[in-house]
Amino acid sequence: MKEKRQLILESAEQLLATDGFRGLSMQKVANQAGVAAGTIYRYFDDKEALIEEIKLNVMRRVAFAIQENVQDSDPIKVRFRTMWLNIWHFAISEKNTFLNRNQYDSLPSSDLVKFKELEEEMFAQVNQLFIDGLEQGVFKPLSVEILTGLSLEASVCLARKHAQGFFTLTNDDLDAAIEASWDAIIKH
Amino acid sequence: MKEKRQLILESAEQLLATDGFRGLSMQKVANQAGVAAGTIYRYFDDKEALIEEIKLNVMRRVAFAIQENVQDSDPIKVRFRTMWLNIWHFAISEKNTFLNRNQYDSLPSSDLVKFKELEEEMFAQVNQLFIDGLEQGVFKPLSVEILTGLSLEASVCLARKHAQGFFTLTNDDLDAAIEASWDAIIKH
Amino acid sequence: MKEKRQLILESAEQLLATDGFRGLSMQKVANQAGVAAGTIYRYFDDKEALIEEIKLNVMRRVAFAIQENVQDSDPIKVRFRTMWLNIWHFAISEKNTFLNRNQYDSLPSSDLVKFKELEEEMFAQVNQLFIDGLEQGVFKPLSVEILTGLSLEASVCLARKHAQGFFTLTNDDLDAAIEASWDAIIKH
Amino acid sequence: MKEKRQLILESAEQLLATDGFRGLSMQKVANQAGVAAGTIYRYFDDKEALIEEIKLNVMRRVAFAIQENVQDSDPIKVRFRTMWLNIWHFAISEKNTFLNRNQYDSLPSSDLVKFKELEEEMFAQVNQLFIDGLEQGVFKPLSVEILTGLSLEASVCLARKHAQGFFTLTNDDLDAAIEASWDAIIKH
DNA sequence: GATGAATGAGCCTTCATTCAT
DNA sequence: CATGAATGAAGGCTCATTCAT
Repeated sequence: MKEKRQLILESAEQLLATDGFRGLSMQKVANQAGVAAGTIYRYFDDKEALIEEIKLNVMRRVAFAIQENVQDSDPIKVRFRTMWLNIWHFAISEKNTFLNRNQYDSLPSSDLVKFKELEEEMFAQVNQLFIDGLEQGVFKPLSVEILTGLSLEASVCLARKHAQGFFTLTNDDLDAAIEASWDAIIKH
Repeated sequence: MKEKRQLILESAEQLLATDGFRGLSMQKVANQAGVAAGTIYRYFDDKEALIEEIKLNVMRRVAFAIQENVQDSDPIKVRFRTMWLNIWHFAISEKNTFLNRNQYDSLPSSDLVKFKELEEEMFAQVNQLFIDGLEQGVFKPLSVEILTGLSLEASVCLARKHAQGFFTLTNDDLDAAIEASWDAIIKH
Repeated sequence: MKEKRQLILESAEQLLATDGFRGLSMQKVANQAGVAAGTIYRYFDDKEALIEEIKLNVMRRVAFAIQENVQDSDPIKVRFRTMWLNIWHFAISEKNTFLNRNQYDSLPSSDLVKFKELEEEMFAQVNQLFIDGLEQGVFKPLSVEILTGLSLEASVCLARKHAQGFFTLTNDDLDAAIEASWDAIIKH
Repeated sequence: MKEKRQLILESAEQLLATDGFRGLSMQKVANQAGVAAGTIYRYFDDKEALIEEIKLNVMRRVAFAIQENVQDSDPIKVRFRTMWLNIWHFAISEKNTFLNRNQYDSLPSSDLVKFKELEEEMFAQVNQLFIDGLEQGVFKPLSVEILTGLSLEASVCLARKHAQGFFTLTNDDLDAAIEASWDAIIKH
């Protein structure tokens, strides 16, 4: 039954988002999913494997959310803006998942190389954006990773603080912030 | 005896940096500090209180490191550059502490308001930098929090990825990245 | 289907010989036998019943091995020698089964009386050997059980230590040991 | 408190003798000893360490029992007879421990070499008996291990079967059995 | 008959916390 | 004040057994 695996995965993810990693016990996951503890082990080798899978699941959802409505044929700036806002809205709509992202990052991946490949594949459109910008001479001559860190990751930072309730942004602020991120990476 | 409290705190922090949260047991802390397990409870209500205090301790060290050699009388750009590099070097020299920062962040603060006040106090020079920049009309008219998020937090993002070994930066890259962060917040 | 029962039995015995008792799970037995876990319960009440049956199976094999090539018409000493060596060679060729025998022995038999009857039946030729020896006045006037314990069981003891690698015997040693066992039970 | 360690050890040994290895859970040991489960781990690294210690404990007791009242200055035959009877009586007085001895043997020793050295040390008088017998030309020219296997181990075999209730021996039988064991190893 | 997913009691072990000394 | 032995709940995981299909 494919459903049960999915059920467990979702329950675990939900618990993770709610209680953080410390609060994630296999027993709780089982209760939340409405299955017996032992059942989890039919679908996942151990806790680590379960978490690894959640990590991938979340990454997949994040990738999908960020790149939603982004066309590679759109102008660079449009794509940039769309992604920036996608991040922002995702941070709000899936606040808990988003805030726990840090925790996922700190988790050791069993296969780091494969993981990075997956990441690159999932965020292909993000990479494409920066590649196009570099080719068109719009962006500063830096590596894609650095450019991402300077612009979109800034969006993530702001979104997190926003989600944590440290401050709020008006729509104008939001526009200005997007513009500022853009300024960071374009040539002047 | 004030020393013993400090001793416990330092031992705990060291263990945290080395082994992460999973490796932090009260027994280990006690051993490391050379005191009995029960003694910890004379100085800290419980594990959570201990961790909270570590969090503050680390924040204090981070604040000190970031603002080292920063003179409020220096030109804005100089101060900005110094702080940016301070962050970068701290990330390298205290790699483990730095990477575990994520984990601290995810911890719920018992008193969020008090925490924010402390933060503001500790990072006074950082705030001052942005206030001065705003007053002199150098920066975009955005709140200090947003400006920080767009510039210095970007430094943190890059530094983390660097520390994680995701990529390396040449000195030229570093200069360019600082310049880019600067571009994000200044008027054009 | 009679085959399936046998299949399960053999798989279980094999696993037992290989991995010992700790490694014997119903799931593994099922896998090894190529049947579903539930199927085992069609043929055996529970794990205990399965093990009991294995015990019998092994006993049967041991009995067969020990009495192989033994003719009741052979002289007593020849029979004795043949059995002694049969034990020795069985211990070597089925080392794991043999060493695990201890573990079988410690298991409580559900029906001790029936068990003893079976044993007597299986080892009829062994008994016959001692009965003949007693009748012919060759052996000391002791019960068959005692005579067995003093002679052939000694063979088992030596064989076990040999199989465990505690020491090795030359062919001369072997002959001498057989002679010694014989000395134990004959009149002098 | 040294007592508690001993208490746990004794409780565990008792459970082992009563229920066998399958029935030995740390929880049961704790209950039997009247301590909390966690307490066991103050005194023993893990279950394996506990069992290893029990094994040694039992071996020590067995060694003591077998060699009780044996004087190296006594004539060989006297010593032999004393040991033979010591084994017999031990088998009766500590029936459960004795019957479970097999199980101890099947346990993997963490340090086999050290274990064998200990064994040799503990059973020094047994070895001495055979060494003296060999020197005096009383015994067949075989290794000490083989001689033991042929004589005293036979005692163990008989004692086990007796303890298991397979048969009973009269005093005359006992004497005859001792004589038979002796016959096995002496020159004729 | 056969399946194998599901169960849940039980296993070993860890660890925050307490309290008699 | 300090100790550290003791606690026992909770954790991850296994596995004999059941039962709907």
